[in-house]
Amino acid sequence: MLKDLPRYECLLEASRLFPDLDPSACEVYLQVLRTGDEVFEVESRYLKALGISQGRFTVLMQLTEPQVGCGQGPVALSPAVIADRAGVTRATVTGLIDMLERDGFVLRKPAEHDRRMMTVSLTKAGEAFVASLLPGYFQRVAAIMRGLTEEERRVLVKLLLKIQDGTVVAEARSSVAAK
Amino acid sequence: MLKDLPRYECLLEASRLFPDLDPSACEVYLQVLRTGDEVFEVESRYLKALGISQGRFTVLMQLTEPQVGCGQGPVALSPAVIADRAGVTRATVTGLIDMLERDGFVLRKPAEHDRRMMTVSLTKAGEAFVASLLPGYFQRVAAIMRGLTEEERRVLVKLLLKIQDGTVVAEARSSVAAK
DNA sequence: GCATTTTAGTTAGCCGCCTAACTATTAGGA
DNA sequence: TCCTAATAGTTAGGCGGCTAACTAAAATGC
Repeated sequence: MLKDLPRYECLLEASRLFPDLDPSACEVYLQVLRTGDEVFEVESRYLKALGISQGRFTVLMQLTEPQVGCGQGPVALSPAVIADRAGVTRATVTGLIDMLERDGFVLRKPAEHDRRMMTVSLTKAGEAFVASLLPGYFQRVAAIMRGLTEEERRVLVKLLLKIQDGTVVAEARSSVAAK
Repeated sequence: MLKDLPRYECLLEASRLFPDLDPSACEVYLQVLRTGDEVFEVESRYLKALGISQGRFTVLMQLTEPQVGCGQGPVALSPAVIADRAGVTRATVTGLIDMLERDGFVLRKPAEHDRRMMTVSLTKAGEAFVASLLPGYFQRVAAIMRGLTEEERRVLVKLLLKIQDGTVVAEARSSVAAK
């Protein structure tokens, strides 16, 4: 959404009509959304060409993650944990796992000691699929960021974290206002 | 998606297994997505509480925009123009306008000289609705960005634009590779 | 001047996100 | 103990993206 961003002069102009409009804040706001969208789209197109969606990729990555670095041993997560880490609802994860299971990439098994729970893990085919697409994925990420120096990357992350703090503050203010 | 980001040490570790993985690039990549998502969510929750979605809001804003600053006169856009500016398909815009029309916020009229075309414009109710939610919207944007100085905002926008350039480059490389 | 191509908008159907309601199981308290 | 509350997962249905196929109208070209 919002491919054509308003020019800064328009924001300035508009701020005369709307005292609440902070032009530079709006500028940053729009560029953050725009950039996030563009970046997301590049990877989505890559994944789509390989027949998978961002959502399914995220699930696969979670089941892969430990092998990719900080992990220890084979991975079997419950849908609830996957949902938490991904920041989506359990209902959404149910749907994603349905698809991944249909494609033969993951396996559902009932958990040992709690009969309410399931565990989800990669099949061999799932592992192979992830391994086949990761290099291209990482290459794209690197290509997108190639224009930024290490210093610029550090600065950027620091500023983005400030915005994330800002969203928490803004959220807290709204819920206080709601009381 | 991806609420829990991997720690930087994990990325470093993983880059040993995957030579294509650029840790600082991944870090920025994930933070850009994360931040975009958070910011988007704050505004979505606000709009949702008022009974409207981001997509519909974007359409309403386009029909409002000229009155908000750089405009001249009443606004009546074709679905195709709305779709272009928003960066979505015409099919999507058809759906959004259906909803907005159902709610009485916009009006479809056949165009004058080309009987294929429609024009979409705000109703009085639509104008009033937009006017009622804009102050709160702008206040949230300002609150989110409050932690950044004007200088930081300028730097941030500059860096984000570099990433947007990077997405274009990355995209061009993939399509060349596809040939 | 008529056939073809292009354009505007809609429709149909898929996917992924959501919420709300439901089932089954476990945990906890009077 | 047994009733209630909490928890795990699924199901059902809505919305908003998408693509592909369709209709109607306009533009183009032989």
